[in-house]
Amino acid sequence: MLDDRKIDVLRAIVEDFVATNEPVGSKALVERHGLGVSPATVRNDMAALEEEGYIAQPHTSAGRIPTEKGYRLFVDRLSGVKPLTAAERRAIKRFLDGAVDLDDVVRRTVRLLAQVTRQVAVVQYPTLSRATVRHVELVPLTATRLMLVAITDSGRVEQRVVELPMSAAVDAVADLRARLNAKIDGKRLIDVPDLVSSLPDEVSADARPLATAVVTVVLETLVEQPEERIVLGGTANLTRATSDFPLTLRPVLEALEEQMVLLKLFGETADPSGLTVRIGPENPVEELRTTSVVTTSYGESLGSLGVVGPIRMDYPGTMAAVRAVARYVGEILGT
Amino acid sequence: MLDDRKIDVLRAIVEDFVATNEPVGSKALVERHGLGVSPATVRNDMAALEEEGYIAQPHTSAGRIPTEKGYRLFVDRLSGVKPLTAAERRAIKRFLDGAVDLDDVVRRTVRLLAQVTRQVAVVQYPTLSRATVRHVELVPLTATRLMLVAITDSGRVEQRVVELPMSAAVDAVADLRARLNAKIDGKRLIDVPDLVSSLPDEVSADARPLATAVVTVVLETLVEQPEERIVLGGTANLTRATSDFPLTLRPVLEALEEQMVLLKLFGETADPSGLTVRIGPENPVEELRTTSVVTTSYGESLGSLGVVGPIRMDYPGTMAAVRAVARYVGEILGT
DNA sequence: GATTGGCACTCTCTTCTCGCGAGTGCCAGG
DNA sequence: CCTGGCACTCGCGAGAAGAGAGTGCCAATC
Repeated sequence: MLDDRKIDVLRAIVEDFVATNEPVGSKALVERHGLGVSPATVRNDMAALEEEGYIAQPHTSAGRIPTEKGYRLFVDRLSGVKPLTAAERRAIKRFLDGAVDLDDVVRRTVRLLAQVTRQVAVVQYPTLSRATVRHVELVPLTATRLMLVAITDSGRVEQRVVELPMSAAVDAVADLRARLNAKIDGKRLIDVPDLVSSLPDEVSADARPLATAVVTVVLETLVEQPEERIVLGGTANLTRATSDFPLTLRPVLEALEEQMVLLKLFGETADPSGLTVRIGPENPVEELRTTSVVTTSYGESLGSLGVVGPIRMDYPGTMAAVRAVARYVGEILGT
Repeated sequence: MLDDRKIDVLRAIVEDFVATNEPVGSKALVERHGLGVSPATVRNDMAALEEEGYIAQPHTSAGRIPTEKGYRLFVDRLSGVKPLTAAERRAIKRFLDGAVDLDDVVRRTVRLLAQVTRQVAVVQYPTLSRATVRHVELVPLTATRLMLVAITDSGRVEQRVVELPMSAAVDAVADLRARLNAKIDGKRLIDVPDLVSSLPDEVSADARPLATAVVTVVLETLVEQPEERIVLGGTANLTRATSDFPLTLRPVLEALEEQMVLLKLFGETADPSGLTVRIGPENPVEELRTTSVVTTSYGESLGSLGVVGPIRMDYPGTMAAVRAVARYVGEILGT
């Protein structure tokens, strides 16, 4: 049904349309790509492709544009993502190597990804779930308030204020801190609940309310609410995309400001090649049905990152960039 | 030169234009506002106002729109910002009271401000400069890497990885940690440099490289680079503003993604009333000359917050909202 | 002297028409 | 199965014309 040449034609249509943003006709196709056949032949192929739903024409007498199905086939048949140039690789490395801490790594990654792909970049903080606890600190703020600071080996620091039911003695806090660290230092986050649940029973009766309050917050902070932070950048690139603006741009921007929506983007990032490409309506998020999303995970399933762009997107280039950035970020955070 | 009625006319023009986004003519003016005079009279006044540069007409035969100078006069002559309704106040309070930690306060504030003003909200983290150190922690990550965590009384937590020139013994680190806390715990950040500079000399020779490295990073983290973090939200509201889009929207979005630019926005937020209003070209940032910015500080000069919106902005409403939010944030963080 | 009604004038914006051109579908011949 | 030719379809941009909103100015009025 779809011989090789038809695939070639589809590929050519996608490439041209992505480059020019204009419906592409049979004549222009044979000129710009060395197809070695006449326009009429291409027209026949295009009719077949349209029949199958891979391309469509906006008006009766205009060129063809790819449909979502067409993009999907294009992406699936992609021999391989085109590698970045050496210069690009160096730039990525140089850009990320300057980071001083985790926040900085994430910030730089977002920026880099947005610049390289010229699209909206989305980067998730390394997840806590497979991290181990490096240290827990309790700092008295006032008589009835503590600050809990938890450091994980992924370089992430979580902080939280603990409101106490009663004022606590300094040495009681110190004691609790020591016990807490003895129990969970070096342990995996998943195991924390089991380890700390018995803690209130092990301290003296008058320190029990304190211990209970702290344990509650520890669980909230580290386990119950692993609060996957996600950072966004390059929204200015959205203006680059389409032409019929205000209507389509607003809902996308609004959706991207929702943490929940961003989380969904990384929902099931499980793909053999490691790259997930969601084209238009394939998208899990209603409001982003007008966009395409390319994501991947980095590190040993530490977290995910990706970009959001127009359906009419340079998929090979974007996929290469996302993969390359993810690789470097994984290296840096894996150290 | 400008009698009371002319001022009234200007006010009416500004209000109508802000509401409709269309040039306002003499007839519509007398209808919508009870001016008690005829359109012809208003026309005379408008001619005078135009002569003085407060209003202009886009084309020869259209209504008038305010100039920047007109907006400026309008804002300056504002009797007072119109108070929020009780419901709005309650909403603000309810929204902010649920915050669990500093990050959360800031996030909620941005969101709230964006929603209430329907514009782009900008919130600066509480500055470190007048904070005091609450606690400093050193956590070994590997043999040659430490994580430095500094907690201040403003609820802010700074973290930074310290690369050591050599591997450090655990007890050397513990010793250093104790010395460090003894020196700067409870002290003001401004005083930290003096307090820690002598520290490397006080430890044993073999711990000196360690101490030097740590002290360097402490200074970087807390003093040299007080890295004023700024959070942004509600960019989707930008699409609400103008009509000639892609051209004007892009540079603004790009500018807003620059931390440096945002910092400049809060440059000299010193105004008797506490509210700074920068209209169009008054703006210190080149790229934001097409916008107006309303900022104020919160808390006892803890930080600043504000919104960025179109020059054609509901100034009274925006000013009221910014002030109200700043007040509540100040209260919360001041506790 | 300020205010008002009247009136001619100026533009912009919308709608309409119309030709151009790009691109197609189909057919007959290689 | 490919190719050249040809009639056909529409979207798009350029003018043209009409409508409407608003102005500026002048003479009359309070």
